[in-house]
Amino acid sequence: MTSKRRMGPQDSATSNALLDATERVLREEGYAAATSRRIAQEAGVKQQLVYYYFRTMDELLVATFTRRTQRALARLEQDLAVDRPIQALWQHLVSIVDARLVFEFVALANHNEGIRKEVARFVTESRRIEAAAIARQFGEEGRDTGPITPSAVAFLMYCVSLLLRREAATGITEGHDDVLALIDWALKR
Amino acid sequence: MTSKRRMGPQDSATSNALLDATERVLREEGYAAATSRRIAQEAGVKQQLVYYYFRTMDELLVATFTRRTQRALARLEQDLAVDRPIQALWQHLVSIVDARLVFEFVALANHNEGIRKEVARFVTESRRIEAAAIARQFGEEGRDTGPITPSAVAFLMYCVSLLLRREAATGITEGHDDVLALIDWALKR
DNA sequence: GTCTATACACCGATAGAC
DNA sequence: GTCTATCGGTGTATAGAC
Repeated sequence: MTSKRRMGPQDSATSNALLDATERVLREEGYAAATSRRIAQEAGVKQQLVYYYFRTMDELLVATFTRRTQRALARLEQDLAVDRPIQALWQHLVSIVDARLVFEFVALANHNEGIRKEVARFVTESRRIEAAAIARQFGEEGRDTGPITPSAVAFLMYCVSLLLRREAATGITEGHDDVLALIDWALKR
Repeated sequence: MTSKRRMGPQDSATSNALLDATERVLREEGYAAATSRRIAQEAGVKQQLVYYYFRTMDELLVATFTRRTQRALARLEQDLAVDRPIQALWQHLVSIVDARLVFEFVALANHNEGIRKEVARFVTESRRIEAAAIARQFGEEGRDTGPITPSAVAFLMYCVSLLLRREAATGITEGHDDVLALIDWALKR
């Protein structure tokens, strides 16, 4: 039952332009707008060309996610290879992570099995890298942090940075100053 | 330029059935599936009837959000009117808030101005209620919490509970045990 | 209050020519 | 590698009968 359609190479200028276009449409207009026609228009090609490079729209969405997360993991490891990784992680989270795109993909994961698996894999992998970097700093400073484990800190930093940015973009500021002051205080410990 | 279509009452059995159906579709299938046909089918009525009760699909979406959040605010105030509101708030957050629906609405808020405003209003109002309840308990216990202000605690409890539930539903568990242990420890202070 | 009929645009996807 | 042509289905929304 497989289609007889010809398929193009996985890494070409046009296919990358389609992945770029998909990211832009997801971020600016949401996943409901991520249609083959809209994305093709955004990339400056004909709608049918999308199906030369990707078998289905689903495959294009998953490819967009994996390309971005592979780059993100490399960038994360690079950013954490410094003296004080905990402070570097906070900087990374608030300046590199795109909260709009994250929410779009997480909402997609609610009802798209392919995206769900990739999101789970990426978050798990990121958190391990982050926890390892935090553990390194805890070890060097040689203090007993009790229930404040590296994994718990990784989770907290991730979720606070994500929600802070998402809420700010939504026009919510209630409590943000207080949380930022608390983070600042905690990072100086 | 306004339409001459007749409109039905704002609060009837059928309009409420449509709001219920919209919630179910949003939760189970995502906002892209929240179409007039799909929602009408879910409510057991004809597609065109949606437009008797709601001017546009956008209006139906906003109405679904406001009905739910008005009920949620009432429930929140009720749940916090107890002896130890901080512990009660945590219970409320992990058992009442529907993380799937929250993410769907927040993703919608990314690119829907009507939803964005309502989300901002609701989160701000909730946080004020929560911070007031936390401040009450802090006051009774008469301790100096330093940078750990009521507003900061309200934000932290909200974002941790939301992400914990969302990640668990996505199949992510990395760091969850540690965070739950930390919360448990913090709630006992 | 609910029905039928209908408009018109857009959707994913395929086939085959150039 | 990109084009034209095309399919059946679904989207929002309106008008008017029952």
